[in-house]
Amino acid sequence: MRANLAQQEPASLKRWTAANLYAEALARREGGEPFVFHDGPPYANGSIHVGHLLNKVLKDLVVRSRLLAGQPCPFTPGWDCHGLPIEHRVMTDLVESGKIKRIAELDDDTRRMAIRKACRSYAEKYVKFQTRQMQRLLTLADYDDPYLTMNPRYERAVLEVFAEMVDQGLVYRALKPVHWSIANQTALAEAELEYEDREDLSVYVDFEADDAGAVAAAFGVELDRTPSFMIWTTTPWTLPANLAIAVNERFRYALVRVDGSETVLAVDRVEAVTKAAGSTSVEVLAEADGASLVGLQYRHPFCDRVSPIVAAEYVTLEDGTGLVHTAPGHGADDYHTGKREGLDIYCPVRDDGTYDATVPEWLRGMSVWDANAAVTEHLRHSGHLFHDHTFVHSYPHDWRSKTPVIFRSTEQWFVAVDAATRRDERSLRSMALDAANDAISFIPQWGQNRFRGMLESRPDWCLSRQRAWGLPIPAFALPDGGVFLTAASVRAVSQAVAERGSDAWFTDPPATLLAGYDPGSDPDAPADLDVTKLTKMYDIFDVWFESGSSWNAVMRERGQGFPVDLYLEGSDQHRGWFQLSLLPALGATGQPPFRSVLTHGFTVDKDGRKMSKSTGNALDVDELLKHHGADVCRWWVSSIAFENDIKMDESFFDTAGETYRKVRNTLRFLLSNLSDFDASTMAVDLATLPAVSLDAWVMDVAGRVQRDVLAAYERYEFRRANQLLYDFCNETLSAVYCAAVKDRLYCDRPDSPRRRATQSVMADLATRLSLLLAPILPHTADEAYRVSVGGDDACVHLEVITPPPAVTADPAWPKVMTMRDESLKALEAAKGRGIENPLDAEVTIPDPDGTFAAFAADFADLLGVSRVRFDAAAETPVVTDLSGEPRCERSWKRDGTVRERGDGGMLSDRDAEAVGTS
RNA sequence: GGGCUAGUAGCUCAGCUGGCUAGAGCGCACCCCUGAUAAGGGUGAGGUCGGAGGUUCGAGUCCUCUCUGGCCCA
Repeated sequence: MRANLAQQEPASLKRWTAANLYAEALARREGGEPFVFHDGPPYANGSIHVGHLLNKVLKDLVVRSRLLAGQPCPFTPGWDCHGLPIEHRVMTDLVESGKIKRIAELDDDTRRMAIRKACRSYAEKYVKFQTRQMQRLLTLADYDDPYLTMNPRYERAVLEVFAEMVDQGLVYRALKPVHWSIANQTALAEAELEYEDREDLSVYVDFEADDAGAVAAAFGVELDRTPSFMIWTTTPWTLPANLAIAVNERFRYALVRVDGSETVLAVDRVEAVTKAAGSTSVEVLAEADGASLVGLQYRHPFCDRVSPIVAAEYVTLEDGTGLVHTAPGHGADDYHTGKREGLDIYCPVRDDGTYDATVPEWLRGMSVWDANAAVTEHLRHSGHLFHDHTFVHSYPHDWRSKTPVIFRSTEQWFVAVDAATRRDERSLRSMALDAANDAISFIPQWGQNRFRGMLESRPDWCLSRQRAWGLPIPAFALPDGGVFLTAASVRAVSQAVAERGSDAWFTDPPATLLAGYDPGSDPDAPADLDVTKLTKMYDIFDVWFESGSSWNAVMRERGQGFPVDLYLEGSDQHRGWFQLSLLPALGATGQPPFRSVLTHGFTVDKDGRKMSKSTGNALDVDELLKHHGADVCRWWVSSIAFENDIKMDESFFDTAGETYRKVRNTLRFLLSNLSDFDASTMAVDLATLPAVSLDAWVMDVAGRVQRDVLAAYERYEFRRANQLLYDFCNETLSAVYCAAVKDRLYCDRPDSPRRRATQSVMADLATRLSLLLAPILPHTADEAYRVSVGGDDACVHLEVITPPPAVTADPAWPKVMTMRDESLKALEAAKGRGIENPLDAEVTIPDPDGTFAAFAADFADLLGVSRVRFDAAAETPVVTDLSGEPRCERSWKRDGTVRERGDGGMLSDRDAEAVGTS
């Protein structure tokens, strides 16, 4: 029997939608202990991929298993709508359609609005598209009212969080090197970078000393010629911004005569560097401590200036020369060194990646990528280039444009990670580490270490982006060039945004945006503020700040609870959404937003390689659903160890489909034998089942399985639940119980007490199994449940599981099952003697203490044989051939009572009674 | 290069704080059933636990190194 899931599931979906299942299911659990669960927003772009399938199904397993246990578990799905991926696509479309020309002619606000409008409709389109795909996975969520980060209500709540952080003194603006995308002309966050191999030029450059005598003195030698300091860099284009050379005070440096000229480099690097350059003569003239070099000066090889040698701990001997080229405008370490030494944070590179007018004539206007070669050639001609070679290294790229990024200092907004909060002087970093240590539980456990490590090393958060599609950072420029942004002004703007959305920033003048602002009651207001003299600034928020505020914009805004019980995402979100939700929540409220964090791994192909469109090893979700159906896909998800890499292959779904069908067939068997059974009038009280009966045994097992499955669900051990349910269907039911009770179901008089008792058990099992399977197989479980209880309005997802009936099986059952195994082996062996059909056999059961005789009523059925005997003297089960005895033509048994009956048939006593003959 | 993580029968996975001949399901082989039948049942053959070294009376299970992957970073 085929399940035809691809055809049948949409019908279930339609039925649930018509019945308003999401709301009804919650209403039915009113009063239960709520489970607070929060959806992390996928990006509203493109079709969902297998990662979404995995993530959304796991989340749905949580939602539905909580519902099963009677806990209301509201689940609001969300989408990340702002940001570069969409803006990038929209801009590309505008260029390709030629519309960009008309838009470019508009004034700034109007142009930005035109782009934003296109971005919004793009996001809306994909929210709808993905909603349908997620619903097709049979996930239960509030799809009628999702959260979208571009909605005014959401945006207002983000600004509230921001205002709180401003209030806490955590937000600042500074000139700082950031990852800069030239292609998109914006700063980028760590999460927006991806590392790819790139070939670059690596150069060793001699910087001439300014005072030869001072260098000679430092090394305690006499010199006729001016020596140089040799630096190494892989970014020649940053050399125009060189303002210092860093050495490590603890290292030894050598004054070396190489091929006739004198230069300085670390003692431990002399051999490697000169060898790499193929130098023919190398002579170490003297050595000195790094500390004695600090304070010496050198002349820039092509810019007219003299700069100092400074000390820095990060200088290592692993590569380079032990002297580090320092450009405070182009590197994080360089920036800190520059700050400490009072150097300029000098960045001669403009937004578009070309040099400004402060560099030498021959570089002005040149792209930094062209400059690598130009600078190198210039150095070669001027005699400053010691050595150069190309090499391949992993280099950060803009995740959207796939182009290499540069490090470039610009004015940006930051969240300070180490600054003291006004609340209690504690920094975000220390609060976050404490929370990770004590307050948050991690599933799997190792997530804690990983999370902590990432917190320890993270730099300040660069919040601003120079784009149009996002939530504006509500900052204003003052007439004197200063910047105006206070907690109160942000709150005032948030009012305007709540009413008109973030578009208001582009359509309204400052005075309107600040209509709710009262400088008089704002202690941070600049003196003599005149709102009519303000101009708007146009940075937008990093989208991570928006999604990182969802605990406020969704969970608090909608009254669903805070802190949240569980965040569940891929392990990449340790640095992403988890960390970037934790920081704003700690800043704004002092509390972590979640109590526990569950991560799953990434899907890889069957050989363990990452999946990507380019290598063609990615599976398509729509295809999987079409070929296998959602229930099979969900069955697969529930069967995997999700903590690490998840191997995925089309064939795994075939396998999942087979095990799924086993479960489905078991349910079908139970249900098909209940067609003449009406539980309301025929059911026997399960508490009265004899402890030695097979019925009592199966109910006892079912009770344990139920408890174990529910416990597994509660601990997110879906794999264990899947295993327990499968084993129960496959072993307990299909192989043992159903096989054993077939005879009574088919051959007993329909209303015999034995048959009705078994049907009572089967009815309970069918219903119970439907409920336990409901979180994993929403369609199949509901289909079975509806047959089981009857009625068009029935729906398994409305029901809460009840404790299993108190049925205790006889303690000797395990021994009986062991004896069954031994007997089956004996029967297998008997095949060699020609007894091929168990119904042709009798088994003599060794029963020294009379234990097994108590189970006489069901023992033969348990083995599938015609009859058993118990023998205190026997050692092992003995199979006897009964093929000489008459066979009941109705039940095919040779139980010793078979004889010709009044109607002429050969029947056993039981069968004769059942058909009413004698 | 760093942090975290994984590598157990053909496949998917169990094997807690080290201790009997390393388990399960699927698949496979052989057999039975033909009143769950594009079903059902039984029996059985497959691993020395990625590799090397070490600690220990004893290691898949602890340590070191190494190989091959994954995530995040540099």
